[in-house]
Amino acid sequence: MSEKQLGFHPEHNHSHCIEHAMEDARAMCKTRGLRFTPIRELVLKTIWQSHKPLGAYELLPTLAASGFNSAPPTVYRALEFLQEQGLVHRIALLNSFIGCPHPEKSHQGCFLICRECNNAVEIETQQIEGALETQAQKYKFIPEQQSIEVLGLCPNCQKETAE
Amino acid sequence: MSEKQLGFHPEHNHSHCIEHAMEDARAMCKTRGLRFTPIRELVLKTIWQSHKPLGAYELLPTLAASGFNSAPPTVYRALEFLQEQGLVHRIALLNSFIGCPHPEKSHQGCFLICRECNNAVEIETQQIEGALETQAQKYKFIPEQQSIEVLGLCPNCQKETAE
DNA sequence: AAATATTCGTTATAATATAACATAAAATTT
DNA sequence: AAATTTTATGTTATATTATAACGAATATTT
Repeated sequence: MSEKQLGFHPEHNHSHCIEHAMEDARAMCKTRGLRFTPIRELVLKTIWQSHKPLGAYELLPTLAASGFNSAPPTVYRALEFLQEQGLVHRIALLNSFIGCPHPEKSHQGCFLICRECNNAVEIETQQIEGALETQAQKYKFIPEQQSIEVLGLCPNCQKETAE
Repeated sequence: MSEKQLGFHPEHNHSHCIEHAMEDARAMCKTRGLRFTPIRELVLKTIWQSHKPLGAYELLPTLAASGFNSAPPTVYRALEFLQEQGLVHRIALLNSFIGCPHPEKSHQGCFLICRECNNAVEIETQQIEGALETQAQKYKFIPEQQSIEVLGLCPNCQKETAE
């Protein structure tokens, strides 16, 4: 498996990070008294196996291969559950879904997404959220949910484009 | 016409702001040597007549009413043109489009969108962009296009929800 | 075990967006 | 001005993304 472009970090140990994410999810569901069913587990794992955001329909073959029903509602239900629990984020610009690296604390993601290779990384949002908060107050607007997505070129694809 | 919730600003003179936006667009196209065709003009005007983001399919009846072809490609082409010229922004979270109040300087929008009444306002982004820039550099990522959208409750709908 | 709530299977369809090609209109070149 | 080229539009078909609705199955609670 090529790990070259995962999260813009060539060196990162991906199978380890998947295992970690799955353990986290399992534990969290237990704590919250929720069911981490086989379908939900498989969907989350499939999403984690790619650092690229995956579309809902891209998940269907995996479900089918494991003998589950693979009609759209199945995967959308799993995705809805995972989003509610903060285990995955939806990338609105790409109509796709990506695993959240730190689902413990409730938050909205903020993503850098490469327009070439589609890899995406979730970044820190403290300053950004602060700035947004200030603006919101100015308009007496109560923020509830935010979507911050930046398309551009990741380090790997900058090199390739330059060649 | 109820102007109560436009842009969260009850007092604002909407018909004036539409006229202004249309003049701007006409002038800009002239400067750039581009054609501000009847379809493009009608689409932009229709979008401006609502401060709520409009979906592509919501624009079709207006086109039909004016005797134009009203198949989806017609409106998507116009929207593509208007977006390229910075005259409208696409709101990814809502799959919809809204007029840009200051298309002169090239920029990406940043929106506060009410989940109740759907009104949206475009806000200042200087601080936010600064914060994003800092993060991007950390990842050696070159930002090209950004989408910053905040869902929540506007001042008007806060009152109504409280009642 | 019965009752209840939750999840899943299944069919159908809604909502959003684009491909592909023909026609027409405008701008440019000759 | 006619011919050529470019740009915009008309038209048909279809791809992509997402949800509604309802019944069956499974798990949880009583």
